[in-house]
Amino acid sequence: MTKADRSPADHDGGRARLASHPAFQLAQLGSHIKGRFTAHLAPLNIAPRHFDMLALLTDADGLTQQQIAEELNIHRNVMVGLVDELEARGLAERRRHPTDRRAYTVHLLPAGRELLRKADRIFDGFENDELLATLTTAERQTLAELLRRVAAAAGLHRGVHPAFHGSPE
Amino acid sequence: MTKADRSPADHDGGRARLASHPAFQLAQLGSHIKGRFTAHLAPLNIAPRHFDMLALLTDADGLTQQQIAEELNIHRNVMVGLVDELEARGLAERRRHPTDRRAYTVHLLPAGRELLRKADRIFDGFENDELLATLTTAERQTLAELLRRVAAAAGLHRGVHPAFHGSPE
DNA sequence: TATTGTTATACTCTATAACTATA
DNA sequence: TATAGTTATAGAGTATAACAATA
Repeated sequence: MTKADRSPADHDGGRARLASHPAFQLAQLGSHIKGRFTAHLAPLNIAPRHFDMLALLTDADGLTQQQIAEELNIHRNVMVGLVDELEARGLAERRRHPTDRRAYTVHLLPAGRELLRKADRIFDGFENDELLATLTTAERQTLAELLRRVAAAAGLHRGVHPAFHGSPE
Repeated sequence: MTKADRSPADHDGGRARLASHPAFQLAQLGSHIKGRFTAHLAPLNIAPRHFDMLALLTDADGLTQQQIAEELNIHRNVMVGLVDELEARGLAERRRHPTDRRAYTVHLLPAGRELLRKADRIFDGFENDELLATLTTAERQTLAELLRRVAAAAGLHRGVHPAFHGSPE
């Protein structure tokens, strides 16, 4: 007996129960997106968390490790290894904080800016040509605005991205 | 020197860069929702994955472990422990497959149905009173429909929920 | 006394491979 | 030869606690 004999793909009765609930749809899509974006970034040898960090440094260069960790919603312990990786690849570097000798500030290097440009193109391509290809421009704007309000109400203001961390799926 | 001296909360320049991109918003919200729903379910001593499984069995009782694993997008190895837990708590039970002696079918027990009812109320309360409280009824429908189309285009049809598995955040 | 960066440790999730009993 | 369930193992990822240097 094979699997097809047992599962005629017809037990789909009320299963759509959850499928029309935004809370469920959002959780499902969020996980899917993280996995897909991770795959798209793989050729650059970076993970979404590196993308997040490079993007943050582009807009706010010279933050301390703690500040970066807070913005990205990750622990400062993890930050250590993250900065280590970027530094080892010449994408960013640590400098002593000008007035607080306990702290390091993190700065983007030219190689980091260039890598971010490539990652940005990958992100845009994924979003426009793959994820949202089925929506019109107006619909994309409507979606973005609704999501913005939901995210704001949830306290997810600013550019923080706890979703892009961790392992996909 | 204190943290506030260094971070006047003003380095928010172009950081909204990603914040208006649906791909990013969805990933961010998905992660947030998983964490919140996990917290809401904690009093019932179950995780979102148990909720998913109970919900699936309600609509399609008697699936084999493999079939459940496929629907929920988890590995069959993990399925073993999951069924073990539900069985130990009297929420579901294994029965020998009527014709394939290698397989077990999984069936919901009364205690499982009751627990699912409670979990359903928690889910609805979270979605309506917390997550989507800021949207009107019409806006919620618009959001659900846009998400449905994006999910369908991504191949996330049916009631599968890879997003509710794993650890939150 | 609190904070920054760091390291060590344990705990959870997940991914792979192998085993058994069946088909 | 392939499949269902199971188990063991190793690998990520994360969370906690502690430490030295500095505030």
